Amino acid sequence: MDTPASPSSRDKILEVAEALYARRGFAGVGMREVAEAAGLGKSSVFHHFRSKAELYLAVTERVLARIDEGLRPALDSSGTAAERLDRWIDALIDALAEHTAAARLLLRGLFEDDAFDAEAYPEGQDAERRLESILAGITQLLREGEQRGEFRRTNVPNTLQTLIGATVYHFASGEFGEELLGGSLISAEAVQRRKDEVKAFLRHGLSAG
Amino acid sequence: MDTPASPSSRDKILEVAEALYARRGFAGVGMREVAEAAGLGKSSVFHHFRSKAELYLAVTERVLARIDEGLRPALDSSGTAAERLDRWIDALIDALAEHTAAARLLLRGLFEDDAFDAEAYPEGQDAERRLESILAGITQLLREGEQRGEFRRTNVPNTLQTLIGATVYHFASGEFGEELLGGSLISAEAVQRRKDEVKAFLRHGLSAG
DNA sequence: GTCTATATCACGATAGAC
DNA sequence: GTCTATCGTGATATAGAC
Repeated sequence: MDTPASPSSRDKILEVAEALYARRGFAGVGMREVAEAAGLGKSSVFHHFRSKAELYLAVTERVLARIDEGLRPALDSSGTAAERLDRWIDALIDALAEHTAAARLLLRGLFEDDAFDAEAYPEGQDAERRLESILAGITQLLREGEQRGEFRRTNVPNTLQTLIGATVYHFASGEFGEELLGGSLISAEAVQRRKDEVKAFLRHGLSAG
Repeated sequence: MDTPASPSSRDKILEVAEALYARRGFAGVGMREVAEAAGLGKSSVFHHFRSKAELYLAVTERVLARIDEGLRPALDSSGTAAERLDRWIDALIDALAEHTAAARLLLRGLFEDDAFDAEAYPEGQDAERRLESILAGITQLLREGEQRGEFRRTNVPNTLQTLIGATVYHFASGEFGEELLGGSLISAEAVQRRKDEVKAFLRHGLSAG
């Protein structure tokens, strides 16, 4: 659990693979490309990861773990459900804006049919468990808000889907999103505006007044 | 512009390729697989489409054209901006629910860096123009609603991103979305609930009362 | 318009030297 | 832990018969 000054080759591979898979997906990136980006030979990558699927799952698990841990403080904080939800959204948007590769990778995980054999790749279950942890946290918060009468009664999974779209999709949208916004998605101002918009939407929707 | 009773081979290829690309993306689907799904030899596919990129762009353009045309009536209808927005959302959700492959393909187009050379593949501009048409329609509607005082003043592109997330992402989310909802995404009831949720969100957000 | 056959290349993965 | 060399396979794409 120590943190070396210069990253190990393994970490370097995970780092460059995250960026590559985020842009073009599992099938779109070859092990040769990962190796070259990491400054290694292809065989060295296979030394650290037995197969391409194992590398992909390791990258995914790392991304989800980072996000999961970044969200925990907001859930564990005190205050009304609405206040905690605001903090949770701030934390999620900060995490996604800081690593837009994570946003894309997460989005891919949510809508692509990965279809990695669960028996052959037990690492996939680690990633799945991380995702479930994230979802369980926010689900509980939304339910609590409803029970306390702070939120209107919604279909919670439907609300969750809306929330994912408003955050994960937004920061995954890359080139298109920047063209639409007419500027950076991740500048300090754009991130702050996005936080404000998402939170305002959750409170008031589009209604005037 | 006629509509033959049995689809031409070209249409058959477009049809099966749409489903395949939606699930596994451009890089994840080979021309051999497309050919087999269409009941043809590989070379026959290359007869109809010069390259894999050309096929992919043709599939994308077809999907966007279908959606664009399905949305036009809602935009051209009469009533307040809020009423037209409700109709637009109904039409979009109907289109996405009817062809979830389109939802996935559209989502891919929005967040993946396609990076098809614009000079080598002028067909890509057709797809881009269709997308711009869709966006221009809804953008104008949102602006009108603001000017009439029906909607609060928002950053319109930000609102658009929220709307895309709430609709396109939702119906693209496939297995994950169904696991989350605990049932079909596209059953009549689920579609109706989604429409209601999205419209309620736009009107009232999460606020109680 | 569809086919068989083929050219060329990149892929994932392994063997084995250092 | 990294490398070169290689295996076997499947990719995109083309040539040319029917």
